[in-house]
Amino acid sequence: MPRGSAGETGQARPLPERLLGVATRLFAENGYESTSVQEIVEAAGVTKGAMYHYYAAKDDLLYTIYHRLLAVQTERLERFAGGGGTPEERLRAAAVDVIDTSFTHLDELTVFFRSMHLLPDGKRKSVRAERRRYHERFRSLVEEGQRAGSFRADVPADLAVSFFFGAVHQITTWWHPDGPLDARAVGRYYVGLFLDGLRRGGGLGADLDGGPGDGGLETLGEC
Amino acid sequence: MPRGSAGETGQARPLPERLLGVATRLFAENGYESTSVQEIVEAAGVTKGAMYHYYAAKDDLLYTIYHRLLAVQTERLERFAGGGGTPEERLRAAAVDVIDTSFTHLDELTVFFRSMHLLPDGKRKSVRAERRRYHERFRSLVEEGQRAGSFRADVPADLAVSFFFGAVHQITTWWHPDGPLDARAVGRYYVGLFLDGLRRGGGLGADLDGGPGDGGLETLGEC
Amino acid sequence: MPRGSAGETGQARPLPERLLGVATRLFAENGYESTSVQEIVEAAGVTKGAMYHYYAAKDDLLYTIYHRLLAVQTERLERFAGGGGTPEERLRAAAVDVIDTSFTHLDELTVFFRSMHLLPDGKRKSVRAERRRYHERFRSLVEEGQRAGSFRADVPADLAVSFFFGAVHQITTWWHPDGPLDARAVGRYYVGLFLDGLRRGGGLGADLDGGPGDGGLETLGEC
Amino acid sequence: MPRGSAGETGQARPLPERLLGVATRLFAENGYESTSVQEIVEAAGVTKGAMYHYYAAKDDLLYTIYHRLLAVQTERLERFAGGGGTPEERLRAAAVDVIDTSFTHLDELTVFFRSMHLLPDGKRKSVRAERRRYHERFRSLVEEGQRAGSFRADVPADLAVSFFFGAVHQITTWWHPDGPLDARAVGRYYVGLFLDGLRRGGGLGADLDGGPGDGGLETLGEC
DNA sequence: CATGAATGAGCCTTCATTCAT
DNA sequence: CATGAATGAAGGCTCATTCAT
Repeated sequence: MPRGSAGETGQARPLPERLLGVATRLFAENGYESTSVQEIVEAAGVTKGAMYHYYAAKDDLLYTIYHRLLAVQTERLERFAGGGGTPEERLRAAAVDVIDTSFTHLDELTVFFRSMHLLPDGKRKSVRAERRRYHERFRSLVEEGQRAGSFRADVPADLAVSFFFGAVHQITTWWHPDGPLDARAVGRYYVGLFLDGLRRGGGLGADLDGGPGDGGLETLGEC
Repeated sequence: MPRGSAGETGQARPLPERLLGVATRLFAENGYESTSVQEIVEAAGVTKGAMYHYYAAKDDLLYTIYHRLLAVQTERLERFAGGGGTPEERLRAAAVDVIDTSFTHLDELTVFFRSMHLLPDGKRKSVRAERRRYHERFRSLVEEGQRAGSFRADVPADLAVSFFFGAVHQITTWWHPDGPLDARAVGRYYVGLFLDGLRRGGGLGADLDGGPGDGGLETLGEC
Repeated sequence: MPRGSAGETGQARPLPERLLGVATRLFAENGYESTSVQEIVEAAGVTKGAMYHYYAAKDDLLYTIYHRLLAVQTERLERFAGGGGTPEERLRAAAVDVIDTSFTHLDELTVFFRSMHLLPDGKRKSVRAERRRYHERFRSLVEEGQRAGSFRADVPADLAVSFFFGAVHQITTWWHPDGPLDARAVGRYYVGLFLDGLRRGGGLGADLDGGPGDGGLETLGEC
Repeated sequence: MPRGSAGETGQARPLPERLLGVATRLFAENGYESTSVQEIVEAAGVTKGAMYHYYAAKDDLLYTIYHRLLAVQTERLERFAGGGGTPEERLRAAAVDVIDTSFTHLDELTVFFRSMHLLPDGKRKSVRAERRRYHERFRSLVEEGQRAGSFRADVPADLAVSFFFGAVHQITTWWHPDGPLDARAVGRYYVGLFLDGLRRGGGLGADLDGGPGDGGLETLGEC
């Protein structure tokens, strides 16, 4: 039986994919630094040499995980953002999809927010740039809605997006498939809370008058 | 000059405190796994032996960081939750304070969500239990408001809390003191978005009818 | 020059063997606890990583030393015990061989009785079990002779074996190749003293009458 | 309550004695190198400073254990060797006493043969010299018997003593108070086996003729 | 006499990565 | 393409001992 095509695990995915899948799971379970290359290749049924043939370094696996996740999310966001309907309808669809995607990529998301800081500088910058583009595309949807008058304009769009994304990205820290709420329910509640909070006429309360204007978020921080 | 009271760094705090402060900063900057005990003790101006005199292991520093942060937050929450005023007023005050505290403990928070999974089992369970108690105290505030009719009852209080906490806890991934928004502004916006989303009459949209009832979240997951 | 086959020391044995030999000598000379892994690998002309490639831990070297010694002794005992001749002849041959083997494995024996207690529980139990089987095989030879009437029956066979093995195993504490007695001489004298003491008709003396009967030794203790 | 006189353990022995007793037990149980000074002082209910007040170093405890044991044994041997009766009677009495003493100082003996090599050079030489004197005194008893014609002369007295002492000193590796043989029984059997092996007329067998003469053992080895 | 904070040297072990085969 | 032996650089931790109090 040829190595790299099926292997002891019986999976038919090509070796690079299999390694990535195994690594994602192990990183999510035990942490990036607590997972040795040895464990990864053993779980994939190959040897180290095989892994280094496809990935130049351990952090290449990490980078690839991030890169793919962001590519998937960006591609889907484009589709929903560019679809038909009112800005609110499109934002809702996009927001629902963000959560859906998050639930189907929980491991990737877990690894993302736990271990991004472990990437070497170059790769970390690259990931951050991708993530910013994604953030900005989502923000532009909110801005559209604000201009159209569907959403309150007294909250910086940037901030609203960070607020929503923050809530979504932390799902990995508390949600569990055996819990009382299934993924779809969480998604609908979260989108509801977000959009209602954003709806015009909310009014943040008197003490918010004179809050800072719509200053764009220049930096997304260090991740 | 007495050892352990000031040392080369000129700080007057006792050594255990100084080590904790130094470790918190380094963990936040470079990650727990990428920070060696050697770096910590060098930054504190002592030797390894001195550190191990006070902390039995490197992860004891991590645990202490978490434990103290949670103790501070719990103590403050009790104060705000038990104060006077309507449930909404108390929830608002508590929420504002959560964000305030988060901003003054950004490093601790950063370390918390990045590295909690690196704690050994026993300590992780202990931290998780403390965190759950904190979550539940906050949730009970929301439930009070729901019973009083100020907040929508069609969203599980547990979920609303997770939503808000998620957004807040992710602040460390994007906020930067040099950015356009100062801490207070972020706090007011976030609290506004949260409370408006929670306000009665929002209506999550037609597709939410028949969503899961007000089932409490039994588990808070693995963190 | 291929790595691992000869190395700087010029020896042609494979690395695992070379490491074991070096470790045995150093453990015997300086003690297990006083010998660092660094010293072992330096003496073998490799780096630590190379050693840990073959031995999972320092105590694996210790265990392997014991295990091999016992395997050699057991195998030889089987041969002598199962040979032809009267029980006394076979016991004599076996006893002579025990001493011969001890002299050709003095370092191993030295390490054995000094450091067995440093093995982790599992490994120590395993070694002890092997040693007990060896003891019992030897004991059955003595019992054969007792039944045949060649040996006195008023001494428990177990005890006689412990007596002889004790004397032999302590050789490492006083014998030195430069001393006045060569290995063969010691062997013949020891075997003579043992067999004459065991011979029928000795009589342990009046005060031994009424001593405990032939109760077998149930346990061999902790080693 | 004054420290050092009774302490938390309630014993009335002076502190130096208590420390020695605790150390002996711990060394026998866990090994010298695996027992930390911290454990010793904790078990004795004092602090490190107190211990270093009485013992200059950890190996001073070890040395003292050996020194005392040898002093006790030497003193007793003098008494029995210098008593009345035939050489055989005196040797028997001395041999019985050696075993008695060994059984009442099992821990000391265990530590002795496991850890003597860990003493620094000077102390080790000193202990070895004491031990040699003891050996020689015992040997002279055997030689007396040989000259008197009670013991065979075809075995070097030195070797016979090493043989007997070897058997006795290994008792710690197999004897256990819960085993089927009590201490007295072991003693009588051992002395019987030894003296019968030594008795005139044994005859080591034809193959021993021409064995080495009565060359004295020059060195007692490294221990 | 006794304390206990601090030192400093060293120990065992891990692990990403390389490279001859 | 793939192997796996070997490297080399750290890393966390232990511990006997000292010394100011």
